[in-house]
Amino acid sequence: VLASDPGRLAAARREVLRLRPHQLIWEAHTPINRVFTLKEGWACRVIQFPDGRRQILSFLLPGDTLCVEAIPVDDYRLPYALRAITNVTLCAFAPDDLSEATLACQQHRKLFARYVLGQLELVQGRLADIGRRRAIGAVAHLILELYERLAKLDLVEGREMAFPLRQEDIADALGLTTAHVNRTLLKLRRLGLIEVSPPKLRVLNLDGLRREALSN
Amino acid sequence: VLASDPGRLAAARREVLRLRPHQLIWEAHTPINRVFTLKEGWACRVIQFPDGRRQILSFLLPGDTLCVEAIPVDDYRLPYALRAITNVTLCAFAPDDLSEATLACQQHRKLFARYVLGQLELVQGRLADIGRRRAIGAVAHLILELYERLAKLDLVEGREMAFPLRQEDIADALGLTTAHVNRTLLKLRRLGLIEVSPPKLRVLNLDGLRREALSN
DNA sequence: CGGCCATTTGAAGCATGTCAAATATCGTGG
DNA sequence: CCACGATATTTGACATGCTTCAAATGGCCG
Repeated sequence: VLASDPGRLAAARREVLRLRPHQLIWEAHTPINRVFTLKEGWACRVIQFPDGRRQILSFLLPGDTLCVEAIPVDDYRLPYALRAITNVTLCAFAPDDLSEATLACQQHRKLFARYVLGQLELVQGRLADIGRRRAIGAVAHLILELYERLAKLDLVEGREMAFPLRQEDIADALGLTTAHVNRTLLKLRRLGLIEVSPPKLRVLNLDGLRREALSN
Repeated sequence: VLASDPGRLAAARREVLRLRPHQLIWEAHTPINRVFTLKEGWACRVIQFPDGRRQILSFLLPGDTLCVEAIPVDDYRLPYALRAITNVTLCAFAPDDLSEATLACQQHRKLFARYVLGQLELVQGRLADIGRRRAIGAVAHLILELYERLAKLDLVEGREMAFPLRQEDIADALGLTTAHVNRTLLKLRRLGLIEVSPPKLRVLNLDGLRREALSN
């Protein structure tokens, strides 16, 4: 999103942050005064329940923007937390600088809106996954989503992509248990659809995977 | 959202629509050229699967805006359909008129953003419902969400509110079957938390309902 | 009154959860 | 470079929440 005007962007940058896997990037329910872009690594937006249960809302890939909410609304409190999945490099910006840079002209405003709507689509797609698909369809669909997002970033080579998610992460994103995610991944491997050699995943049969994602 | 400048709004209004229960307001995947406000009645945003399964993304109550996506993005195709739940009265606007009215000044832009973020929160809350709550917690939570939204609109009297949802609607919102929704509502009634006399619902024990929504 | 639609209820099956233990993997320090 | 501990994956047996399918009941509107 924010890549539309590199010059002005660089001027607005405040700090560069590096975090390790599983570290908290931003706590839930605390006012945000920074916007971040994810330069390297994966992260996620996650709701924590008091008793330890987690629900991952969406995964964030390189180039994604975190805390976009801070741009239009002052002192917005995120209803979720942000966590690193891998090692992560973040660029931090002051929302005010960005709101000038991104909202000043019509064109930037549209880019911004398109980005937010894209994120909304992701979450809604996840809703349909959890609500109306069996475990195997949901897992297949999640892999496809990540595959296609990474392909757009040119991060897929020969149908092989980085896949740093633990089975626990997949479970928390899809409302399953790690045990069942394990069995489901096994089934996808047995079907010859994917091949996992951590931290890489290769899609062996793209159409088959798509079929599995839609069926039942 | 759009209520911030009644005069200009009235000037932008194009048509008033009336629809009956279950009628389609806007088909999925077709470009949108209108923005609507829901004047009377309930509606929902819903994903239809080829095989008949449905996933309701969110419920829309009086005062809500439909197709906000058309304001910043031309020819946006909704990834979901819009359906009336009750009799419905809609006011239609041309996006261009609104983008002037709502995006011209800083203040209106913020209102717009705040509204989109609110909708996003709803969907994300629903995600947590489906993913990490038992049926009873999810149903309790949904009732609470609607109760609180209606209360803000001053549409709750003596803890009684309109409740035009069929059990099938609840099921499609929460990823359950009608049979199980029925048993779950029965359980909530037996617990003395709610009382249903269609199309009304009375909350008998607000704290108890909240406890049920969080527990387990 | 009759037909349609929604709710209610039952019995049986299955997908997924739960709990626990064994195995594999990885990062780290010796 | 190896050994260790911590963490993640894999697997099993069993429990259960939810689904499926079907039929009965109830409410509403023409």
